Amino acid sequence: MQNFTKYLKTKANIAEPEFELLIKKVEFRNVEKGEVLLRPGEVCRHSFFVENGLLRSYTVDDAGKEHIIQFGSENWIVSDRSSAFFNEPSDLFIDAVEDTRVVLISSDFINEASEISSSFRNYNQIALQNHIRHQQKRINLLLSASAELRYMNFIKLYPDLTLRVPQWMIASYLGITPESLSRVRKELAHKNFKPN
Amino acid sequence: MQNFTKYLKTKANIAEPEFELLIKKVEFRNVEKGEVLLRPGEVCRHSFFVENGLLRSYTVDDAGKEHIIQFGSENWIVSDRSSAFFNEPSDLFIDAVEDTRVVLISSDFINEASEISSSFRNYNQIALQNHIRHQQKRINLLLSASAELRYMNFIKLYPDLTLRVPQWMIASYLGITPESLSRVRKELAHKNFKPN
DNA sequence: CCTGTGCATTGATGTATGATAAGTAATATA
DNA sequence: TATATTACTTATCATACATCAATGCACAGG
Repeated sequence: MQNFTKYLKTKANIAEPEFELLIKKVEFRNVEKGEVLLRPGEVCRHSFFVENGLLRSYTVDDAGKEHIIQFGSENWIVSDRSSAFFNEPSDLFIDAVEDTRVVLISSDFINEASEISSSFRNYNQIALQNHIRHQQKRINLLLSASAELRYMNFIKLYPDLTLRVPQWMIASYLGITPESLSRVRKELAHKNFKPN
Repeated sequence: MQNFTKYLKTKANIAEPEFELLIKKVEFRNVEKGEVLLRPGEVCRHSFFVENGLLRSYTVDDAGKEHIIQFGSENWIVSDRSSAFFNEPSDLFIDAVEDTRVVLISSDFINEASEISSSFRNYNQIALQNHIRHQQKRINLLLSASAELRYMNFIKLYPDLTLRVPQWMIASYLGITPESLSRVRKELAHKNFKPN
């Protein structure tokens, strides 16, 4: 069974007849590594459910540097929620870190699903709250923790991503340079061989 | 008319009969400057609507340093959403920066209001989405901008808070020390007297 | 009126991380 | 297989910001 099907049936608890109705409203698509799904200035018309593979969203500053806002692997939704919800132009890029199969979810889909199913509405609510919780933790880390601590936290939270994602992207997510991350890793390696 | 009344009637678009029903479910309370409304480890049972005055939420790290997550002045809601929604112990302090009059909003209130009124449900949804947008902008700034830029952004976004809040709290919100903020301000003053 | 307490400023010094540059390793492309 | 690109590391130097300590205010309470 596809991940998206599982998502609707199990997580969002949508029953068979509604499921048949809803599944027609979404579109599946294969995205090649490096392909861009959203650019700054565009309105984010779709949220992307990751069937398999890996997406990321990021900004590019005046100096041309990328700053990664979010990674999304299997079963995650990547989107610019503000842009999609408020119909505003986005500040973000979204592209594929690996070859990825995605499900395109329109705002209409979400609205319809919410009307059809109270458990979908409920699940969507939980997803929003989770997003907020997650962002708040990240803000707190950025305010309070050193590069090393932030990296250790990343490893613990996303052991899978630590392996799949190139280091310079992790650095970008952490708000440091690839060189700094390299140093941090060296430090950590030393510490692990000579504990204390 | 009270701010909270305006909030329900105008913003959330609640009609008179429902309003009468709902207003009974909330509690008003005066909070003295410095009084603590939530501590880490407690579950956040109430969201605090600020009638007038000023609240803040913050964490305290192992070294005893405070890191301000949010300010909330008139018409804002301060809460630990994760804790309140998921019934989990909070990581945050919430206390009053000024003498403050708050409205205590329980999770039950929100659930009931959502059932009674679709426009309240809708407004609540907008509030969540706004929260996410706001946090995302902050994450992006923390990833990409210098202390100076972050401070300029703060001034532009919260000119009122810039005046009401002691500098060391602004520094804490920005993720720098009070000393650094003092220097940033000095720099900016120079630049303004000698443009270019 | 003095005096304590909290906040802002300033200076001296330290340190984590950035910038730049170069080298090596890994991967893709021809 | 050869060659070009991209990723990671290492070294040096530069800098933004932190830390520590001292001083100056303002304002509150005796």
